[in-house]
Formats: sequence, C-alpha cells, structure tokens
Amino acid sequence: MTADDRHGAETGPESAGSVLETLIGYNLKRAYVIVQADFREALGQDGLGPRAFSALSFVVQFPEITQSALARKLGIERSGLVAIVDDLERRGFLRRTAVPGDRRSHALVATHVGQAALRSAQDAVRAHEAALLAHMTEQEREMLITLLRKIRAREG
Amino acid sequence: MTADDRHGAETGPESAGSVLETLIGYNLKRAYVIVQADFREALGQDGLGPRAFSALSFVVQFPEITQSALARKLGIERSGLVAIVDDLERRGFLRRTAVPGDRRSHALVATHVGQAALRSAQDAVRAHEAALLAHMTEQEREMLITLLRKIRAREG
DNA sequence: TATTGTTATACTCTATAACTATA
DNA sequence: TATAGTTATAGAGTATAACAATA
Repeated sequence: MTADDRHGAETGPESAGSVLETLIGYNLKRAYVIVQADFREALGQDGLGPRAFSALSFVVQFPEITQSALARKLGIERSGLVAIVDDLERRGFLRRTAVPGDRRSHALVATHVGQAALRSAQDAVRAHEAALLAHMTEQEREMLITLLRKIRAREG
Repeated sequence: MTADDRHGAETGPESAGSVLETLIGYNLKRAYVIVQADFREALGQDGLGPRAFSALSFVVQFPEITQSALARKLGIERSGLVAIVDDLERRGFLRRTAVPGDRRSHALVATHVGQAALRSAQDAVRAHEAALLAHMTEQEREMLITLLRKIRAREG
C-alpha cells in the first residue's frame, strides 16, 4: 500500500467531491430549484403556486374529481390538499360540489374564471420556461422530458 | 366563432390539463421527489440528509472552505448552513477550525471519520440510484445529467 | 462600513394522527 | 369497519432581519 492509497488519493478530495456532480439526484435538485424560481416569477407574487397550479390543472382535466382522487394524482396526502383547495375556492377558481349518492365526497369543478386563469397561467409558465431554456434546442427539451418520464415510471 | 371555440375545445379540458405534462418544471419535480425518496432510503433513518451529504462533499473537496463560501456553493443562505454544520460537527464528521488572519471565519475541515462516512454514503447512494434507474441505459443516464447541467448553466 | 457566523423568527411544504360524518 | 374531508400538530427546508465580533 502506498502513501497515496493510504490517504485515498484515488478516491480522495477531488474525485470524492465531484461524485456529487455525477449523481442524478443532485443534478435534479439543482435544476429543479432554478426552474421553480422561474415558475414563481412567471406567476408573480400573488399568482398560483406550483401546487395550486397543478391541482387546478387536474381539476380542469378531470371535472368532478374528488379531493381524495386529486391528492392521489398529485402524490400528496389528502390532508395537505385541503389548504390548496381552500385557496383555489377563495380565489373563485373552483367549487366544492355535492356528489349525488355519496355525501362524504366533494366533487371539484373549475369555474369559468378558474379555467381562464389556468390558461393564462399556462401561457405565462410556458413563455417563461421557453425563455429560461432558450439555450437548449427543442430536441434537447423534448429529450429531457422523455428521460424525466423514464424516472417517473417509478412513481407509486 | 363556433361553439367549440367558445367553450375552448382546442385548448379545453383534455389538452389544457395535459399542458402540465409538457412542462419541464412539473416533470422535474415529480422525478426529483422519486429520486430524493430513494436517496433517503439509501442513507437510512439516521443517515445524512441530502443537504448534509452535499455539504460534507464540498468540505472534503475543498478543505478549509469557510461557511460563507460553502453556503454559496450549496446555493443557500449562510444562516441556513449553521444547523447543517452543527449536525456534521456533532457527528464528528468535520470540525470548525480557526483561520489565521481572519478571526471571523471558520475553516471547515473533514475528519477521517467524516471522509470515510462520505465515501460509504456515496457508495450507498450510487448503488441505490443505479438500482432505481436500472430501467434506463447508461447512455440515457449520461444524457439526462448532460441536459440537467444545461439547465444548471442558469445557476446564479 | 462591510463581512462572518449566529440567533430569532416566519413561511412553505409535507406527513401523521385523530376527529366527524357518512358509507 | 372503512372512507372522505377536515383539523391539529410537527418536522424539514428555506428566507429575512438583526446582532456581536471582527475586518
């Protein structure tokens, strides 16, 4: 054993530190922080947050979805969804409506105002993402989404 | 204007909802959640968290880095780093040492135990990522990191 | 005046557990 | 018994503002 081996030259400071840069998780997180900040800037101070945006998207896509089903789609607990739905209802973007045949459930229905707000928000986010990622080609952005979906294939 | 146009058939429920799936931000977040959960499983209940892992990685890579410089590298505020360094010091993975010539700064130095712990953690994380992403080819994983780094080129 | 580390504080996101009203 | 929505609570993670020591 050489002195270098003993002190870990081959897996020492330089290479050991840059292991971080080779990890998918680390690169995902750093990239996510950037895109999320851009998202918030796109929708402004009092605009929809990422969670409310996603929730409203699903409600528009799946009218009369229940809160439990929506929580499942969002990958969060149903207790955590309450505040999000409260917020969207307060803004007048959706309503909790009665479900005939099951008085426990609330069917969520987007209002016209909510649908318009979503379209407007989508346009803003798309424009901001396009500007943020203008240094990437369309092919690269598509490839990125394809690869991210491969990871998402592991979703519960 | 047709009835379909008025009610937004072309940007209506189905396509409007799936806008979400076309956004980089949404796909990034969902993918990140999966990989992060895997990371935590890799390092166990009392193992290093993602932030402590990254911090220790930088301390090993850049011995005697100050807390302010480390916070900058991690992309967080220096106030937020205090608890992370406290934790790593409590575990015996690094020490705050005096900086000759500037008594305000603390130079962070990883201990041998800390270096060994980092190597062990790196091995565990790499193995878990490899298993989690075994359904992707090596080429795909490399391409993904390349594309994520393109986004990270937007880092402050 | 400016910077380093620190504390205090607050806000967001998320989870767990327990409650209520229904089924 | 089980499920839907809700509340209470707690724990990460992060940010801002202010402070003491030092530059």
